[in-house]
Amino acid sequence: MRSSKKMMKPNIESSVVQQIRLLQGVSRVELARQLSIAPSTVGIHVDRLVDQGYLRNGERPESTAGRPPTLIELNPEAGQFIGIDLDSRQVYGASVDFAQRLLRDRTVSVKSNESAEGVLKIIEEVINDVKDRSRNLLGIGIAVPGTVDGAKGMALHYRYIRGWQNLPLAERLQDRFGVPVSLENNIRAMAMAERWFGQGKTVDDYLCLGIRSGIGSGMVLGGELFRGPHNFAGEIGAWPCRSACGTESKTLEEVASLRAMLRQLTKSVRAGNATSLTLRRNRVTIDAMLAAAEENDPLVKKVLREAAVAVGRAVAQMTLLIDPEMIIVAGPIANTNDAFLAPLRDTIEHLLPPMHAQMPKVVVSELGDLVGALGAAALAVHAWQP
Amino acid sequence: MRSSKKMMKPNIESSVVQQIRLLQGVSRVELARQLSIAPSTVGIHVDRLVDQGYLRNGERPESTAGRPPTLIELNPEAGQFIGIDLDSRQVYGASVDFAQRLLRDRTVSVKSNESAEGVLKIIEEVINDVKDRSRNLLGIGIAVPGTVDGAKGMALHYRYIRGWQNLPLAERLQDRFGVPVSLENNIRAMAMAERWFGQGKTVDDYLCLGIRSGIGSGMVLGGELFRGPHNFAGEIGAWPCRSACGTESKTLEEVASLRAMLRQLTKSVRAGNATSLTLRRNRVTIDAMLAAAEENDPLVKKVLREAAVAVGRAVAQMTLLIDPEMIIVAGPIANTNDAFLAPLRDTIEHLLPPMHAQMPKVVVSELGDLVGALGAAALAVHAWQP
DNA sequence: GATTATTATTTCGATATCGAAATATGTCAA
DNA sequence: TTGACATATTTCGATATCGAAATAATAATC
Repeated sequence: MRSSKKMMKPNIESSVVQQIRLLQGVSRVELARQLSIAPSTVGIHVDRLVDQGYLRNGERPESTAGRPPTLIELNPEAGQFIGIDLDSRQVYGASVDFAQRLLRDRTVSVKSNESAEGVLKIIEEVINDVKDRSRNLLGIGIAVPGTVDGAKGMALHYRYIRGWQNLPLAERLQDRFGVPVSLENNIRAMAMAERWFGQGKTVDDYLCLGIRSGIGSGMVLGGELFRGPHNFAGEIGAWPCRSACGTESKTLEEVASLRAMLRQLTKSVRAGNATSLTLRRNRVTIDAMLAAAEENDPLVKKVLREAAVAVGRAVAQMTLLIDPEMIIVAGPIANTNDAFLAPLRDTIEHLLPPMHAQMPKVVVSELGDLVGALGAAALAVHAWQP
Repeated sequence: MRSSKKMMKPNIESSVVQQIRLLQGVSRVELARQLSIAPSTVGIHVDRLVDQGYLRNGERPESTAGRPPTLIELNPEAGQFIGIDLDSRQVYGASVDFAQRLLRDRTVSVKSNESAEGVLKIIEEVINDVKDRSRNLLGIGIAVPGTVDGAKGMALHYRYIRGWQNLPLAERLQDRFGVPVSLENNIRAMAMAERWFGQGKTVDDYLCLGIRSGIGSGMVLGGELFRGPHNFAGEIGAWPCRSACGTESKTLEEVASLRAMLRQLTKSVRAGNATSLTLRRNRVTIDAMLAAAEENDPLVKKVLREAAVAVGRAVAQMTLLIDPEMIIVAGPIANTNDAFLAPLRDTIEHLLPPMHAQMPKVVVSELGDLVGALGAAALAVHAWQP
């Protein structure tokens, strides 16, 4: 059945544009096939969208039998989308054109103990900053940490920014900039970034795993972002892990988040273990860890491996449950040159029973620091209608 | 986007009938609201379906303000669906009328070491047996153990029936009985039974947990059965569990399946632990265990509690990932009078972080032994089109 | 008892979509 | 070069759906 309330009329024109975004360079007939719609109907809408300047006819009629298809493509000039990503320390902004190519980006530091209102001001500033004056603004997406209610456009709670509670963020920005504003949790925004900009374009079921200060995940199931009925889907920070052998069980975040890894490294360095790491303000920094990993530092490799085993165990469990085609790992750890990824893959593969599960492709996000901002833009892209 | 290939045109008339099945006693306007369709359009289709004898106008115009709605209901006489469920020991069959009320059921034992062909013969016999001669047969559903390819209607593999490999089951039965045949894994069929007959009618996201010889689960997400891209979703038998303290990790099935529990009970009884249980052919039977649980036998309660803790841990993890509204537990264990359910609930609740998860309702299936057969019938109901 | 308010359903013209046939545009082989 | 063939797109009449207004049926109120 159609799932009642939630589902809104799936406007054909926006489906057409979305399909082109995913496949880029499709013919009318191919669109008709993908969307289960009559070719004549597709023709009507494509023509209209071309007239309106959103699409245009591409060049290369490739060589096969029969009349060559007219490839349709996005018109980059048709407008722009802006995405904002933030945490307690930084605000990232990016603008992309209608064909989803990056136009501008900007990163601004947030001074510690900044208030919610102060952060909002910075967000507005960054939006103005990355906005391309020559293009029509079509939508804004915001990726925020903590809990959100996307449908109402409210940021519900985030403990690391003072006063960040029940903010009607979407409404405020909508009034300010006069365009639709989409709001989402930032790990789910990352999953959207992968769908519209990254490796999730042609995969309909995948899990995006974000390992930063905390650990969270975003899911795309059947081609759509899955939020869960209470908006908690993917909040795996508290995933019970097997601790070495203690009676108390630890959570995934306590075992494998960046924070946890750095804490353990700091402890080990202080204890005088063999390593090339040095302390800075009495702590190990992320950059130091990444650099050491690059140089095969034994201590760092060991810590990364332990984290990978814990994460791998959890990922194996998730794979048993939802059977994803792909796992996309995002976060600084992506740059550790297989010190994390290899043991992760091994652990997963080792735990999956051959006949009742399929090993998912495990890859690293290629979108870099802007992944959150791009994801936010992706939200706006996804929500846009002609 | 619409998820391309998989999605077929969602025929309005079948959506209407399905919505009525879920809500029973709905007006035209309410249907229009639920399905996001114009009331006038709903009217056209309802009238047509009434003409064709599938639906009929109900009686009771309840009392509120305004013109009272005309409640639409299913016409039980419109036909029947048949569902078959099987494992290596038994074949269950059930027929239901168009309003989903049970007509007949039959259970046949399969002699051990029966061949696939023999089981097929029994299936055909049971179908003929539960078929109501006075009603038009509209569809058949088959719930089989092991791996399946529902789209192709093939039973792929099941180790406990000789020769049960790559059987084109749907095709064969379709030829034999001349109606559409739906095939599915039997735990997923149970999830469908809950959706169409049981407690999943008004819940769009839930997990159905089957604890029998093995352990498996079926998921309904966003109102639809979720199979996963490789058809492995929910195959959680191999879920890594924390074993007491050993180095090797055990699987959920090795810790909490009926088979595992009985094995452990048998061992304990032989070791002379205090219990009212007695051995039968040198083993503890399921019925003996259930009876002892009813009488608060301490050994049985302990074993059930340990299993519940293991399952609860896994369910908590699953809840973190997919955020279901409800967990439905099916299997003989459902009759153990909270000896299993209470510690299960406690374990889950204890592991869920208050701000990032919502405790799902944990209930027991009320459909009894026929749950699989009803689920199979539900598959046929779900697949049916006017 | 008549009137008003309220919700459900039907009516009916405008628009959207479909589906089959016609047309367009290429390759390939004789 | 010409004539099959294959595939893409458009044309056009039939059908489906929408949306607003009209109509129907009841409770509440005067």
